[in-house]
Amino acid sequence: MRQPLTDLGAFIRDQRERSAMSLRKLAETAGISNPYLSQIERGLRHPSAEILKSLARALSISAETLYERAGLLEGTERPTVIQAITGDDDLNQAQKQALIQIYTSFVGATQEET
Amino acid sequence: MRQPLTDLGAFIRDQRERSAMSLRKLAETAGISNPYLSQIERGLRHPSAEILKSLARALSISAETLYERAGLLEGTERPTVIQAITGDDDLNQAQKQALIQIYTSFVGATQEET
DNA sequence: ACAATCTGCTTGCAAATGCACGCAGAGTGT
DNA sequence: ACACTCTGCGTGCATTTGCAAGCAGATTGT
Repeated sequence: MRQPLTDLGAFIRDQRERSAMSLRKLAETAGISNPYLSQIERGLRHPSAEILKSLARALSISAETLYERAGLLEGTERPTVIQAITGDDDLNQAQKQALIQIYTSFVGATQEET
Repeated sequence: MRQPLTDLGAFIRDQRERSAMSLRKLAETAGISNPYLSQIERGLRHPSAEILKSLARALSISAETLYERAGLLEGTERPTVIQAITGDDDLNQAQKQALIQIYTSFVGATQEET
């Protein structure tokens, strides 16, 4: 009895479209076949962790994110980008402000989620 | 061609014996069959992430540990800023690359490859 | 000695993964 | 109109996962 993988496929498709990649392109970059990716995005198949890892790399998101989405990992608090920047000892104050400004301009001011 | 799962099975067996559990007992608590666990411990099978998660629970270790052992997750050795960026769902691929490039130019970092 | 019960392992077998091949629709260009 | 290319999806098949049933050795009790 597998759990319905609620929205894993939809999430992957969303990430793919956000990157403006075609299904075939993502499949090729991830090294999987395009019919299989199609089935994954529609929730018809239950991709293995290896496939998820490849997809995560191709989508430039962390494997943790996909595993959590697939219910294979509990939600572990990952440091947000801003937290990581402010806590980085190799950056001076001006550099931190610059990075944060760029980041917030990318994602917009509000970043509430789940 | 799958990678030989170097020592995943040996690691699991080690953890099990450290807990003084029999193979059958661990299999039962993890909710998998004992022949299959036997094959996993000897490296003959390539357990799915779901099985690994169940085993991690039964062994009272984190799923991350087993996933890393199985080569499904990178160790957390990357700089946290890059990790946070790549794990951010609100950024597309181009934005991530831009941010990472800026960050690495700031810290003059070594860009490690996969 | 014999049975009972543990240990882990071997063996087919149903079900799922993941893929090669092919199909129809939507542009785009000539 | 026609060819060409790209989009995503349907289908049949080799390979693998994961399990039910059973096997041989070790330990224990009676």
